[in-house]
Formats: sequence, C-alpha cells, structure tokens
Amino acid sequence: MKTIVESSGLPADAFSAKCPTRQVLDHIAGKWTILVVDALTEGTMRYTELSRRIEGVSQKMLTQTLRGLEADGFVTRTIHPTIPPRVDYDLTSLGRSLAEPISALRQWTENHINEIEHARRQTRGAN
Amino acid sequence: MKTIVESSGLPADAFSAKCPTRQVLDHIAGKWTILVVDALTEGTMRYTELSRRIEGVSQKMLTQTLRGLEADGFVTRTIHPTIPPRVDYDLTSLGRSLAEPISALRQWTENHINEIEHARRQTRGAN
DNA sequence: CGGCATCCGCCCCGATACTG
DNA sequence: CAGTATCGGGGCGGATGCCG
Repeated sequence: MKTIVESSGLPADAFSAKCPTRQVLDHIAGKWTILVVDALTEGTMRYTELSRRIEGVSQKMLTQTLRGLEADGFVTRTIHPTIPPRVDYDLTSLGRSLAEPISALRQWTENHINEIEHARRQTRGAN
Repeated sequence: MKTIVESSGLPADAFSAKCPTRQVLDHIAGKWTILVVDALTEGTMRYTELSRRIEGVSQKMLTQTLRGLEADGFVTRTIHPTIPPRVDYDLTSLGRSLAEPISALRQWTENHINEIEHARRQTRGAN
C-alpha cells in the first residue's frame, strides 16, 4: 500500500528526485535533527535544556533545526510571557510518530559502535 | 544495557560530543546514505544500477557514499575483472542490520508525506 | 563500465556581537 | 532566558574532463 502524494497524484517514492519525500528525508538527515527529536522524547524541554542536552550544538543550529521541525509539524513551540521568558518545546503526535524510527536509528548506532570502529580499523591504505 | 565503547571505556552516548557514535550518526545522516543502503536491501547492485535507481545522485557523491559505507563495514565491493568491467555492491550483515531502522525511516516519511506537506502549508508568514 | 581528478560555487555551520 | 543578525571559512556537492 503506497501513499499517494496529494499534491502530485503520484505514489510516494523517495528514490524519485521529484517526490517531496526526498526533501523531507534530506531535512531529517540534517546534522542535528535526529538528536533534537530524540531528546524531546524525554518530554517537554526548554531552549537551554535542549542546548545542554545536545553537546556541541550552537545557538544558531539549534534554533534553525527547531524552526525546521516546527514548519514540518513535528514540534510545537510554546512561549510563556514571563520574566525571564520561558519557551517550551514539545513533540506533536506526528513528531512522536517520527521519533520511533529516529530513536531506533540512534540506538542501533550506539549498540553497534564497536563493530563499526572495528571495521574502520580494518580499512587500511584506502586513503 | 548500554554499550561500552571499547576505545574509550565510556558508555555509548550520541548526545555526548566526544562519543564516536556522533560521527557515525553524522555520516549516516548524509544526503545519500539512506537511499544507497535502502536500495541495496533489494539485493546486489552494480554501480550503474545504483545510479539509475537513485535519481539525481552524481557519480562523485555515489562513489563517495559507497566508499564511506565500505569503510564503516556496511557494504562490500566486488570487482569482476571482465571486459567490460563489473563491480557489485552488497550489504554486509552489519549493513543489513543497519538497513532495518533506515528503511523504517524512509517508509515512515513516505507514509506521512501528506501530513507533513499539510503542516508546511499551515506555516504562514514565518519567513 | 566504473570510476578518478579537478575546479568551483554555494550554503552549512560555527563564532561573535547584540536585543527584548 | 531565548533568541536575532552578521560575518567568514570549510566542505558538501555538481559539472566537466580523462582513464583502464
């Protein structure tokens, strides 16, 4: 059962260059998207909580990633007009759905990191 | 049960900037990696078969992606010294293992593309 | 057929400074 | 606290040409 893309009437196919699925996949494949979505599975997080949870992310990239996730309907942004200001980020139901395969990918990598590093050490001379 | 990274003795943690898991995750998050791994789940493929299957990929990026997947132990490269030459690419058992969460991610995106495009249209004025 | 080498533009991303 | 604005380097990635 293939999804029919409403905007084009064609079946969804990530291997096709024209399919919008490709853009979303490229976006999800961004450097920080996986970590941000995955972090939010732990519950509501404030901006600075996210930046501390995800080591090494800059303000710019965190903001940019969050804006992208908002635009795609994966994350909600809630502003509390208090002093000091407080902004909460949450996964939408669509975002929680996406988080399942994404978490699986992170966990797989963590579980197999030793095999991968071993394979890397076997690669000799190639460069 | 967390994996202990042999090279560092520390638990695998993708949220930690120093963990090698991060590099692998960044690598998997490359623009073409998901499509290449996923294409190879359909079986052995030659170089030109891959380039036709994955619309829009340039020779350079296909080669570069395949070399990276080789180095990480996800893909094997078999050269048949015939005329004309023939090169077969296959997933290793580690690669087939990785392909499961990766395929899940592509399928999820294809299945939810209409919801995502709808969410995108709701976003007004933001830019 | 299955690459590699080179050039080069673009934009990703980090660093820094500033704001409500 | 939660951003925005701007600058600048690096590398991702496409185009082209050549090779065994």
